Amino acid sequence: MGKGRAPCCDKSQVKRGPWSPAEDLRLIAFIQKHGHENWRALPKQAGLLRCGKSCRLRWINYLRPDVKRGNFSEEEEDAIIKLHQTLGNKWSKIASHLPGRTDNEIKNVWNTHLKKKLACKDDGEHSEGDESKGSSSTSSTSSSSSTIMSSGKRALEMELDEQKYQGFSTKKPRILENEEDSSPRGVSNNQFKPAMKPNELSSSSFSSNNSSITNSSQADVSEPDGEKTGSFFNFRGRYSVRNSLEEVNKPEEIVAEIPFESDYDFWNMLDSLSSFQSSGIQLQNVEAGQSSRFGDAYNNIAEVENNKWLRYLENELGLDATKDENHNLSKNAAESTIVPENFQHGIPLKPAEVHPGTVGNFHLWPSL
DNA sequence: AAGAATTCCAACCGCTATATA
DNA sequence: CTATATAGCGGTTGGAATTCT
Repeated sequence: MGKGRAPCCDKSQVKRGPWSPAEDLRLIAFIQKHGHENWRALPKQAGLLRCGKSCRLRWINYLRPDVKRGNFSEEEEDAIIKLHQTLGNKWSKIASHLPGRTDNEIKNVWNTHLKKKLACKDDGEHSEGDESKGSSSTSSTSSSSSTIMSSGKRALEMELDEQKYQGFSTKKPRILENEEDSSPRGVSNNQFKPAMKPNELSSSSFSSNNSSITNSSQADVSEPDGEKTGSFFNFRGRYSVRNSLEEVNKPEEIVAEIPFESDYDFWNMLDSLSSFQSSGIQLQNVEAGQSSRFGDAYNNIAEVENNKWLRYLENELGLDATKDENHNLSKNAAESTIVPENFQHGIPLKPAEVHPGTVGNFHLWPSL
């Protein structure tokens, strides 16, 4: 009876299913401020009705700043295939060789694409020209992780272009070519894929002391290239936009599930987000030994953008009113509905246009 | 246009490993 | 050493998105 492992949480007390933007925001804000020393305690402290495990998963797989989104490049796929040959289904090990990729994502790609790909290869052997070209022999790093890393880096660069086109769809398009303006059913192209970058805080920058993240992608997060790697909200997944918005638009549910109104700390957290992030940049730069000459400029831009963005976000989420009602925190009404410069008319501008250190590059779900 | 079938992936589940008392 | 708590990992699945008929 008392034996065995206790459940990680009381399942009847926790919320399950897709994460809403509000929850994400909350989790991000909390982790930025407090780190994640204790996942089990985190949801409670953060005011989330989720189990710690769920929070951890959400953070590691999607919210971490260094998570890379977007399609896998050929190089990455090759690397996965090779690594899988040697490591088997050790997804986290494989992920550790692919900067910015999570074990879950790799696992999914393996199960959905690569297995088939290999099966096809085995069957039709050399039928796939471009497939066999680079994959096998040439770059057969056969295990040198560093080699894989560097090819991964190249892959990142290559992917930049790709992401410019794919990056803003909620879901990875099945057909990638000619998709730029043909919107999938029910999902317009300005269906935002939040790509905010509360500034590439590397995970080491704010969870350095307690980071238990195993994915070694940190190695790569210092890349100055703004948009490429992941970012908070660089979601591609179905954000369950409808659900999310429904959720935040239902006051009674919010009250029941996420007691925003009663959480002053959360709003303070939001307000302090930008400054915190700004310092995060500096910290990161110092840590990474990068030039910090952008530091001040970053901070200013980031702060402004961040504030704008947060206002916008709150507004979009329908949290603004709530907040104002309850906390009277609105500092500048004029900003309350401002869309960040890089996010106008519901269409995110090119991430590259945003300075790597800024936070403004953050695209959101549509206001329905 | 509508329904069925298929694909894909985010999130969950349960187990193991590790840390701590 | 044992018991318990927590983190992390890998397998599985529910259901939304997309394609097919």
